[in-house]
Amino acid sequence: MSKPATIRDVARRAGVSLATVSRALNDSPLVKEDTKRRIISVAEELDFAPSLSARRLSLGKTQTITVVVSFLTRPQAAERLRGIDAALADSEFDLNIYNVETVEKRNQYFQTLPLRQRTDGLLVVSLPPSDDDVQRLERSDVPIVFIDARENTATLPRVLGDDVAGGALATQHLLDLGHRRVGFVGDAFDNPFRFTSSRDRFAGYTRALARIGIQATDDDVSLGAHGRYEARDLAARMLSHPDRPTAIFASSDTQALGVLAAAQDLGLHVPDDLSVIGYDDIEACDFVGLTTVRQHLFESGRQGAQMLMAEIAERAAIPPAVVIHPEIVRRRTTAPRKEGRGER
Amino acid sequence: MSKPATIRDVARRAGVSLATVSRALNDSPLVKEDTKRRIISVAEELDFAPSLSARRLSLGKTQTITVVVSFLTRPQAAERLRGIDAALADSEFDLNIYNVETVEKRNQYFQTLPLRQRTDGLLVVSLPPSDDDVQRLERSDVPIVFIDARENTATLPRVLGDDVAGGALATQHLLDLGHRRVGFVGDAFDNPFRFTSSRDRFAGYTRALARIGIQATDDDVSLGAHGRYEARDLAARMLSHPDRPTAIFASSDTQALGVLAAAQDLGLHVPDDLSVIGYDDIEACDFVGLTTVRQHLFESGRQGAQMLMAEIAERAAIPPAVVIHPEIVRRRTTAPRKEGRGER
DNA sequence: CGGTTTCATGTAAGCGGTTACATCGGAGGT
DNA sequence: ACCTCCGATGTAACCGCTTACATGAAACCG
Repeated sequence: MSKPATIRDVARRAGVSLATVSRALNDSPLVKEDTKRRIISVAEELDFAPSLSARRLSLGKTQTITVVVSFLTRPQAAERLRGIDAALADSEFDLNIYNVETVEKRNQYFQTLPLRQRTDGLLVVSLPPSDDDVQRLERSDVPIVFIDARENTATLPRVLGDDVAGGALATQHLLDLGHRRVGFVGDAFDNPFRFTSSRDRFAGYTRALARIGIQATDDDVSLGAHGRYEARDLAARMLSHPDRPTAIFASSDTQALGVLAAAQDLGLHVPDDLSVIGYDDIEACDFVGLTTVRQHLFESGRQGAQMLMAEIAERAAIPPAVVIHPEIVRRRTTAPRKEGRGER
Repeated sequence: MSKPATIRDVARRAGVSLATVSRALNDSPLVKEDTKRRIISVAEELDFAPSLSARRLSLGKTQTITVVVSFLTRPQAAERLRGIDAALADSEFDLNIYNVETVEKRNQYFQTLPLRQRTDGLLVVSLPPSDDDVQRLERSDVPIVFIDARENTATLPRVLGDDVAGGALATQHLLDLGHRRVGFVGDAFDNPFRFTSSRDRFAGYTRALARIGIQATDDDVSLGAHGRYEARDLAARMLSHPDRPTAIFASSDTQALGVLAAAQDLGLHVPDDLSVIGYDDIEACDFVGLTTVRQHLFESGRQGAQMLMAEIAERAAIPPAVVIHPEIVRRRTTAPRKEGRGER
């Protein structure tokens, strides 16, 4: 295998000029059908493939979309990525990925990535920008779309799930089943990444309760670091109280799984003694039978990517925003409240 | 925001030549410390960032590594990707991702992606190439590493888990617990993607049985399409037999979860009535308590990426091959065989 | 039949970097 | 004081493609 053939080699071999080859390969109407065919056959003969770098330099586009995603391995992230990939698969764009698992990495990427020279557009998944970042982004002219990042992104194009509505939905589901003492297990409100979903879902929770005149007590709300084991501990404390809730809304499925573990530890039967609902509809829900709130993850990725491509094609005056509505997926961990259980 | 600054602008403003700026920015020792500092400060002032396309064209490298991965959303894939990302994070390489969920896509990518003009190296995850692909790859000079693809890759650099050993390990674990009737639930051996892991794990299974003079009967082996529900049905059939196995080895965790569901449906208690072991150690194992065989997924991704970078730096004469050894992760779905249960 | 279009193709100037080679001022040697 | 050599910088070619503009031949027109 010698050096790869260039457009020059093709030109020479086909007995035409450089420019004609370029035009022929880009299917320009300026080239006679005849020569076009001849050039193409020569190109194949030589195993010619255009250099992307050269093409990009000349075109002044990178033909690349960069995705910055937090915690690639969380099931939500992977599913969103799939949506993005699907939207980009038949486009001219390549997909560049950066994974973020620390705040430092996030900052590093926010500083170095949003450059016209690097990418045609940026898709940021589940990572709210800092104030500084926003300023820089607004000054720079790189098209950008945020997916699942509410904080600080109001002036920027974004795709969001309606976490408040979802939280209300989940809580309402429990209320509809007759529960009146509903616990909440969620993330600590301030976290290094400034994720707000747990806070928003909590807002939905209080709103749903307020609608029927209930006010959540401190005893029924516990917050901590994200994670299954952390949630199990939080739930265990809440549930060992004699005057315990008969239902718990966990602000993520991961946490709901922790709640289920706590219930099991305490000998509580789900859903008879305790109803549990989660959020996200990750794959595990299906085999545990966890009732949850589904976000349309694939869809959010797909739409985000499409918005971005539209923005690259023509900058919109008003940053578009799309809200994706959540829905309840009912499985086996929620049931009508039984008299005489829980609340004495 | 006007046009981004080029190296020329920096040169003009700093009162030096183009070349000096380039050298200064690449930290060449040829430039006096003084001027270097001056140039760098001017560059910052102008918000200068080099055009990657130009740099790449000039250097004749793409500084890009392409990953083709099958079923991005499977937990194994995401975890391997994380390993790859980790290895690449501090390198000069960008990470390009292509997701494959159909055989057509696979073929398309295998034809268009392995081009020097597109990428410096290719990492293929869980996708065995066809004979034609192999030929093409061997003729082309694109560095490539296969991860988790045994079929057809013997002459190419690759990272493999030892599925035969893993299958034997899992089976041996069950035998050690006293089980003598051990069922196997796995993928149909021929599938459009030519995945071989299930077949290899099965080979380990028969080998372990053979070692103590047991021969697997057809009744104890059922194969079908990959998936939890499919596995549940397969297991249900196997388990409703009066003369049923007391333990089942499923060739993936996903399928093991299906086996667990079948056991539950039939009122069999795990692990008292039935031991179950899976393969992969996906996240769900932890909260279901599934005993399984761990593959070092992150590690396989990391090592694959490192091999690839080494190969890009200097082509090796002999294609390197790394085998990653699996290990048992014991949880709550396997237990010593109880007398009087199962096998009458 | 000369002049104007039109169509197909060629010529050459970028795109924004890197780098081999040329240049030049001054330090070091004798 | 002259030559050599070296370190710092400049000049210009090149990477492989796109495309504005130039060119030339054929087609069209009165």
